[in-house]
Amino acid sequence: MYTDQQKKIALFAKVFGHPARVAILQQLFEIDACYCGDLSEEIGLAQPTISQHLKELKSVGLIKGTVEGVKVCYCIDHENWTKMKDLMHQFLDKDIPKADCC
Amino acid sequence: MYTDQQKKIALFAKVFGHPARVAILQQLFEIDACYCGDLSEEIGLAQPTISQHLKELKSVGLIKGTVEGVKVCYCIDHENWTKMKDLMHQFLDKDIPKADCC
DNA sequence: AATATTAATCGTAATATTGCAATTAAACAA
DNA sequence: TTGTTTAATTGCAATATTACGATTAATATT
Repeated sequence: MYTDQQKKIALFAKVFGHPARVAILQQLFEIDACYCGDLSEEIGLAQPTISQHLKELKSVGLIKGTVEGVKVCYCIDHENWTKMKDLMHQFLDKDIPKADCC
Repeated sequence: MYTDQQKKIALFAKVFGHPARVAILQQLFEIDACYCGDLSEEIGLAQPTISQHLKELKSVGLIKGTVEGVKVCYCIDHENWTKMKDLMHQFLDKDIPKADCC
């Protein structure tokens, strides 16, 4: 029904389709690594809600989490982030600006 | 709760978060302009379903439609597409690849 | 005027998403 | 061992999304 590329683009875009997940990623850009509890406080959503969003980000490979004692340290998976970025650029930068037809 | 930028990014991303809408946009890149019925046939979804997806794409300003007799011609709104692209690049290209922290 | 064509809208069923309270699990500290 | 801290999981309610058949609206054709 759809190409693999279309499905992949949609999958990543869907993950970015909620402001909480955008906020989480931007926070991880800023401070490089972060604990779930800190994100919960920073963003203003309950801990289980943040945990759920982190799970989704992890499921598409954009972040990883490492257990550090009682906490879990989350950060961007740079390798996968780059791959995702290439894919999104392929899609976003495809169009050649022309006069609008209608 | 969220910044305007975060909300805008999420809004656009959400629209890209379904393969049918990705397919519609790619089709509009290819053939520059298209009718609803042609998209329905090309993509393989019922006409009302395509019409609904077109409505969503139009509601965020990424496409426009002009009535041409009994048909409606759809195409990319290049001005808004460029603006959206800038916003998405701001977000996607923000990260500076470092050693993964965890 | 009557018919045909195309797209939008309506109504509805099935499914997915979101958010949180309550609980559980895991690791540490006393 | 007992308590403490942090994050994951569960269960559930509210809402949103998706798809499509049926219908309506608008324009063109005969």
